[in-house]
Amino acid sequence: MEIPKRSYNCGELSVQNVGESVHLYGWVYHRRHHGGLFFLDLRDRYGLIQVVFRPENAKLFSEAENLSGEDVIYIKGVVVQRPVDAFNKDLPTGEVEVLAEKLDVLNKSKVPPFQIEDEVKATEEHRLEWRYLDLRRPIMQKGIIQRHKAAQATREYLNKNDFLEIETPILMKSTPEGARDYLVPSRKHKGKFYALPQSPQTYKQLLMISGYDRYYQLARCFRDEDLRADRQPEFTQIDIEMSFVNPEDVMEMAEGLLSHIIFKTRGISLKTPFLKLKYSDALTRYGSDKPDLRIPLEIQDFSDVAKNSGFKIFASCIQNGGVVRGLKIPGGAQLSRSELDQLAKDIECFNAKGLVNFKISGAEISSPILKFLSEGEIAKLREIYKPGDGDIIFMVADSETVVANSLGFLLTHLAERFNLYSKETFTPLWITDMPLLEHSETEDRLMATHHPFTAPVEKDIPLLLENPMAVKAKAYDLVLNGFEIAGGSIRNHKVDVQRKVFEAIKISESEAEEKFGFLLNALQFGAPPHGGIAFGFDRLVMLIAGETSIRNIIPFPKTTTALSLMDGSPTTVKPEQLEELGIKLIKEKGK
RNA sequence: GGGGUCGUAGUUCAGUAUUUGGUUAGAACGCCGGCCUGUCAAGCCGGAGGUCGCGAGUUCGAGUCUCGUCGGCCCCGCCA
Repeated sequence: MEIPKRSYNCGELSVQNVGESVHLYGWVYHRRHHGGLFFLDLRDRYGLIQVVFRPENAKLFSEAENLSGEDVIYIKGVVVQRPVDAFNKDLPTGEVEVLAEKLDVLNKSKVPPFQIEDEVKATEEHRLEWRYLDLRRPIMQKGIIQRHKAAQATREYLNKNDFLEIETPILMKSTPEGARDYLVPSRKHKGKFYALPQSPQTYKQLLMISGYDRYYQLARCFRDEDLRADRQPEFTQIDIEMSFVNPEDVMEMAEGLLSHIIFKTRGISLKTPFLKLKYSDALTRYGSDKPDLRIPLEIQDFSDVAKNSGFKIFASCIQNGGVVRGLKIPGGAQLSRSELDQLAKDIECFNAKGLVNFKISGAEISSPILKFLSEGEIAKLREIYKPGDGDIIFMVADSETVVANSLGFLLTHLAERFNLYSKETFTPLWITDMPLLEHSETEDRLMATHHPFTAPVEKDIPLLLENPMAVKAKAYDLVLNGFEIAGGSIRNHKVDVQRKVFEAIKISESEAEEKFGFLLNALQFGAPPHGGIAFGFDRLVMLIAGETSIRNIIPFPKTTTALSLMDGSPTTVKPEQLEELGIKLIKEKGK
């Protein structure tokens, strides 16, 4: 088949091209048949161009009539200006059209399983099953193109700032800490396994030790954990590490990088330096370690009033070491009884046992618990929350964590429900002063909040063993519009501090030696002070593209059960393949 | 591991609750056929198209009730 050289794409013709003979390629989009006149929208990733067929050329006209949606075709024609009253102002190419002289169908298309249009009419299940068709939709192409631009802006900025792009292995050593590893069996060494990287963390530290003092990589990472709208089993990080730096140096660089990416993709300039918020303050004030500062709502503490309250639940909660905090929602008094019940039910998943509300109507306050409160307490309530007509105040009395989670949920949920903020802005902030360690309920032991290579604040080092929970980390998270989009820290570059951290999280010396011996060794050969950060690239692109799921900016994502609906992976493999790897399958009980 | 929600023409949905479980399961878009010379989500007329996710059960009778199972999405746990 001869393929004449494409002269223009479908999005670039204008009145300046009138009179030119052009060779166009694209997919058949909408067809409009008027009996004696046939219009065709030809589509490619650049745009749409209208092609006109006139009946004078009977053979060509009947060929056009036989086209169906999504056929891929070649058009030879002449660019002509449309009649002035037939301009299409919604189309960049809307003042011209191509008068067809020749049509070649390069490949017919079957009737697609769903219509290829911007407005999503197919369920996500279908879109994933027919992903290559879903990706033809202009809105999907826009997201993929923005992803490309964000990647290029990343490289642009980091290259300009002396960073080296260096690749690290995909087959690496399984690590005990952190997420579940994806394992890869070794054929040469039966019974042994590689792991896919959860992140290139140890490699980038080794690169610092090797003297590559500024490293970056758009690194694919793999974590075998349960999925969410913003979590996929494999995802991409902008992974960065720097030598001879303080937290402030890394943060400043990250601010510059994020600003550059947002500017290059959306044309928006961010104000630097970004706001900084202590981890504990974020939890008390916003009920979240990743607050969305676009939302103009804040939680206020009521514990001081509640501790002597006649409302016994409040008083006993404080006595038992809990807190009572509240959140005012402007205009929230219109919530119905059933909606309030639903909200109380919604926060049950955070272990909240109840939700108290105060509705304000003019000068009146109404509440199921009003009769238990003294006038003084009500005066305090007014003083703290300064409610206006039509507002509602929600209060939760429970442990610090339950209160934060519950009110944090209500804050974002109701801000959305009452449309209390503009979504068009980008509001980044740093979360700092995080604890180095936290207690894991599931494993009933101390674990690294960030990862075990994070450096403690110097003055806290002596506390590592006697009061480990009090130790603060030299770590920082970057939050954008309610999503954690980056996190990093200064690392332990002294082997004794690193050993102490391992000891604090109960990794024995022999285990540390076995799992991380290579790193402990390396730290003893002139390891420079170093630290870094990693951006969740998919989440960042999601926010840039205005999407609410990272699946929409990942070309071929998995479902929430980690299936690929298009190719059906994961699949069983031939017994011979298993045998070669020395692997025997265990039958699941009852199957 | 747990909670919620959804699954009905090719596609998106209505129909399922308290008016009870009842004869031929509807609509829109798409598809097929016809008419139509300035449309651009073209329009008008006609037509085909269904294992109601799958499997049991209750019942004279199940899209509708019960149990199981598979799958999508959202959330908790988990995600150093």
